Amino acid sequence: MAGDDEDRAVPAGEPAAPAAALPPVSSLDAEAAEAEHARLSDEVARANLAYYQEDAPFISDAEYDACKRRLEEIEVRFPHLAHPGSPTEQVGAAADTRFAKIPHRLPMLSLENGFTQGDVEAFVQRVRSFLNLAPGAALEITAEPKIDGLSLSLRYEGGWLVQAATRGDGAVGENVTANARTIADIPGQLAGDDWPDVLEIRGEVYMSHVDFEKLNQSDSGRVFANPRNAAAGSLRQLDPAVTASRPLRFFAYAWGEVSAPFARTQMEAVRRMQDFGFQTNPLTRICASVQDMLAAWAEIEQMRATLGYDIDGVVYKVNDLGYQARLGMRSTTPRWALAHKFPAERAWTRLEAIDIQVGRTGALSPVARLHPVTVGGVVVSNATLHNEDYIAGRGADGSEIRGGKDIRIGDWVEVYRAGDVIPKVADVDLAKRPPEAAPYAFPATCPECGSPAIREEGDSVRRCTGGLICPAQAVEKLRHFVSRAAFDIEGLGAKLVEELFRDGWIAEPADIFTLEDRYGPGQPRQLKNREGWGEKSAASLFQAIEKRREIPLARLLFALGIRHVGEVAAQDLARHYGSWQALEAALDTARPAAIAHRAAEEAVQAEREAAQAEGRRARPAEARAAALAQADLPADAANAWAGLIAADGIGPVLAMSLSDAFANERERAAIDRLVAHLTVLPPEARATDSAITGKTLVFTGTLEKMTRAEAKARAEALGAHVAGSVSAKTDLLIAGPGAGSKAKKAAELGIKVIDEDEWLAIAQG
DNA sequence: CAGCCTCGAGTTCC
DNA sequence: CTCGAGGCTG
Repeated sequence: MAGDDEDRAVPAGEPAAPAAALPPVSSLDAEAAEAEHARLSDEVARANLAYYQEDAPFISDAEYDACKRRLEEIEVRFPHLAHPGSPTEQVGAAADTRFAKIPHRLPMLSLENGFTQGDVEAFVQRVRSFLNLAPGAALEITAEPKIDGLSLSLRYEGGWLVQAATRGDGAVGENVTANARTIADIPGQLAGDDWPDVLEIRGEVYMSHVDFEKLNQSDSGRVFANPRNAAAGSLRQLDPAVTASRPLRFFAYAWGEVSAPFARTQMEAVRRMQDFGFQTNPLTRICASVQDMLAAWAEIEQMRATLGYDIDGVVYKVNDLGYQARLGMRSTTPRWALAHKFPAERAWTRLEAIDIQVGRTGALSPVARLHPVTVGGVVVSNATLHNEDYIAGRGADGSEIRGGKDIRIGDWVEVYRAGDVIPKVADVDLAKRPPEAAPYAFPATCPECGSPAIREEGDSVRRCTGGLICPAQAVEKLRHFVSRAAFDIEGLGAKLVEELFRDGWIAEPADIFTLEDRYGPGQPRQLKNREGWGEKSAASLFQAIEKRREIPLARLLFALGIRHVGEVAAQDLARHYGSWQALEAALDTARPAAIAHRAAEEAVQAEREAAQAEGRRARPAEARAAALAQADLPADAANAWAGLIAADGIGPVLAMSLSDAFANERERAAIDRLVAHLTVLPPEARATDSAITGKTLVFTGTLEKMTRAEAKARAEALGAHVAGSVSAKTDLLIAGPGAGSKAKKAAELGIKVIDEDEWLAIAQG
């Protein structure tokens, strides 16, 4: 599953018979076919078992696919061999359905990462200013080692373990209850009797170094790359007996849903978790200052080698749980915690080639092909090179990257895994540079379609201008279209759309919804006859596509893959307009305004250049106003544009990009063809019910009991929009002392105004 | 207008 | 996960 960074160990083993050496299927007689069918079925079944249960595949994916294809061919020619138990009938590899999905009642968070002393100082400062603490006021922060394992959420009801779920993507995890029950550190029943009736304990499953070595030396023939992979592989076993035989351990450090509070501070919570019968990390401590935190970090790093288990940093948390609640969440991380990572491991290797990939928006991304090298327990053979400037070692403004050293093919380069995941090139050894190595010439044309690749002013990436003509862009757009946050059609993943695109079955999103008409029952060419497909799998894909003809507006908008319109902007737009028709109409009406605004921006640019040439001060605002006046916009266009910009989170750049997409003939036609097949669902109303849900709020003046940031976060949690200035759309103004023009304007517009105490009453509710 | 925060886009491992 | 850039705030 994507997002799951569990790796599988590949043991030495007897390889599958090479498919190439086999005679053509057409030459087989019935007897030989049956024998081979049986052999291949067995092979595939064994491979499945190894892959899914043992976490130790003995054949490569390619070999596995070859086996399955060969089986298909045989079954096409000798249909009597196809039976319900045949591996070919078990379509789409059961990878995602091995464990039941469990939605987390409270999301399992990830943490913000920091690497430097400055990051730690900034974290503490941010917390202090958010809470509006006086400079001298005490602020306790806990520090604990960050265990390098995999996180697990354990749900207890009435003191009994009822469910264990992996983190998954943070919102939905996998049910591994049976396996969790076999781990000695995880109590099946809580100790004592003083626990909340519902209690979700969260922590880290890990394996100690000693146990890891023992496991790898056992005669199972399986070799795991590192303890983390071993722990992950052991926990995700179909057979709990296998998990039970693996020496897994567990540290508790956090919690999810709780029916009643059980502590007032983080440290107290840790002690309570011990009372409940959990192991907690003995190095956890309280810090009173940034100096304390850095000292704790340094001390824990010193102990790293002798701890006996892997850690990759130190986690800091605001100790007071009341403060934690006030600080709340950003989009994916809590404001009250920071993971202070240890420096990443590095390794030197040779850069063998530089390839250029073309993305969905046409961005040309250079990728380093490296001589394989082990970095932090993982073999790395590719690394990102970001962009043209990164390779050149110098930014557009002349600033130096890596001390100005450029990267050349043939160079010795130092590689590390940023955030322990993405391989990056950190340095170049000029002393080892081959004399014939030349500076890398970044292509000026798209390597996929040959169109010019242009770098716009102020942009760091070069983009292919081919648009939908470029096959790379077209296929990346399709992959995006079927991605999880977009249409998410079951059984139609990135790999399959790519294949269907290559074969000319799907050229654009609309084609997905006519797939059955063109390749379904009764057609000359049919999906069920494709390699690896059958009657059942084809029918279920068509059914999954049918289901997605009804699509929420936000998903549709995101799926279109318009530059700058991501998941959040799509949500904002959907909520702002409420329907596809309203959005489409607004964009069409606003088009002249978009054109005028672009012209105005160009006029501003020209004015800046002219001013510089003439040595006078630029007057951008006047140039813009003049250009707009000259355009003589119809009022409805100006209004529609203003309405678009007024949407929360939508600025001129995004609005322009959206407008361009809808005005581009080719793109618009493709969108219209798609939407003709769909029923677009309006955005759901927010579930929260509070006096301010769905309302637009403006804060002004000084807030004395809460900071601005805190008030905004709280209001948004209650389903309100927080705007910066008062307009006709404003529903409520919260005015503290010193409120000025905004309060006056609100009064003119007849908008309700409340003071901070009234606001606090709402915020608490 | 500058600085902060969040979002979008691209990428690696398999 | 990170970088760059867009949008908002002060």
